Amino acid sequence: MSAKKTSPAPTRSAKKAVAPAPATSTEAALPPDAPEQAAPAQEEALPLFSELGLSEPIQRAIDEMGYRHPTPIQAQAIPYVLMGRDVLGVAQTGTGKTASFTLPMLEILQGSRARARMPRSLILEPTRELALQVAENFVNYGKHLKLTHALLIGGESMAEQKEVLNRGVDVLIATPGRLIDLFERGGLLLTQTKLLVIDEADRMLDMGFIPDIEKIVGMLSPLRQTLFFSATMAPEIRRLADAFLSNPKEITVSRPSSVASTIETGLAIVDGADKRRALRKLLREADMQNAIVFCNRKRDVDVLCKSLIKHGFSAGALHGDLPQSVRFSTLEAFKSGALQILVCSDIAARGIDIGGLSHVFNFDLPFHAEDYVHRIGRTGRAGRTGHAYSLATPDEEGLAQAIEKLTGKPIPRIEVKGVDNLEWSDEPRPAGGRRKSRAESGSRRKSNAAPPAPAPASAAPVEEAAPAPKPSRSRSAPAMGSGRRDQGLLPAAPDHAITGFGDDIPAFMQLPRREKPVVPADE
DNA sequence: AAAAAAT
Repeated sequence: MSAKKTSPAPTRSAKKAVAPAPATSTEAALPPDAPEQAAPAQEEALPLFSELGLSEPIQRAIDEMGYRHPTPIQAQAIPYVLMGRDVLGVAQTGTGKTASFTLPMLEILQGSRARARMPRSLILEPTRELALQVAENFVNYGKHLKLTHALLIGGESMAEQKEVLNRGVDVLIATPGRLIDLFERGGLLLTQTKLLVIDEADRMLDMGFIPDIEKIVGMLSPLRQTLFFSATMAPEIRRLADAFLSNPKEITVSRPSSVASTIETGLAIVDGADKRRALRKLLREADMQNAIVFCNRKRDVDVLCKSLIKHGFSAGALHGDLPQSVRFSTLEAFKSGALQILVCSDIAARGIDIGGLSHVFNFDLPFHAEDYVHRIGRTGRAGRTGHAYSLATPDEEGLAQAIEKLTGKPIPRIEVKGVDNLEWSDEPRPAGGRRKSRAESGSRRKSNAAPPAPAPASAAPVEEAAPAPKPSRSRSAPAMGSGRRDQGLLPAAPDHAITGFGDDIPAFMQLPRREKPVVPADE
């Protein structure tokens, strides 16, 4: 049952009367065209927002946004939150999780007012972008209420945030670092915070935020209501939930598109040096509205984005090293359609909700298979078919296998015209071999024919035991402080010796020269 | 190995 966002809303059921709230029966409830008992069976089964006990100003905001049916997590969680219960929600983004806590929070908070420096509720998010997204949610659903909220995230002026706090806020949305910082400076009191939301707990765990979270929870009154959300329920997460929640109502909703059949996937194996060309080809051939392209590294995000722009694409870059102002405006530009392509790191792999995304491209296969699911889950939403295409180099069979094992589905191979389409190479690569393979891009064997020499395949898994690679590495001078840590970046730079610098070759010159997006006019 | 988050 796809109680997704909402049906366009011409089909109005006759259930409107059930609304328990003082609702002024939300005008426009029954348009003249009311299709009588049309489609009762289906419609009947779906719950309505108006049945959830939200008051008129909130219900009106929901109506105005065109939403009619709550998603499963919303339908299940909202009544319990309103009841004052703790909630443990196992759900990931795309399930409507955010509104499942923002809506009842608005309901609970309306009516009384905040006092200076004492926020009445707190929402913790792992990334700044998610915090912004939640704030947006409050703006949308709270527009007929007089509640205030503040965003407490890094990368932006603290003075301004402090000032808002001083005036008193009902809802504080924060990333952990800045919150603790401000708390320790005395700009904030959490004793009156009676409602806590911990969002994306599993990701907080991945990012090492748990100690911070524990610290923050310790600053709150034990007499609080806590809502805890996580996409998974690993033992570690369970332990946290036990520590933070009391007698929670547990709600689990199935992921919206674990490997949704609504996503068409494909994988091309190409040489690292051909990746950009292959991607451009895919981008041009796709019937694409907008797309996210994921890279594993921030620097590759920059490089790829520049290259795409140079080739005439409308692209912007998003990763954690960019200034917050840029992150924000780029994301907005992409959401608004001003940018067609968003090139990003895994900062955007989870959580970020961008409606109507037609394509996801993995410029690199993610290191962790779960991230593949998160990444491609950005597309194929709301019942539309999404497309997710990935590029891999021949030595990444392991990553692909891990993904296929996790999802239980093979990723169909695709061929990209105009580049060498390779096979998995079964020669086990010695550690460190990868860098090299990039630099010497010139002499690629094409494998349109059979895969290369039938290396002893799995026969020799452990080759040259005890590689003893880095015992002698410039151990000598730990170098004081900064700067020098590039010293041993590359052992001997065999491929492309650089002469004339003695021992002081600047590190950047030792890096394989893959950049120079001077890519000659391809096709 | 990489990314995120406080300065």
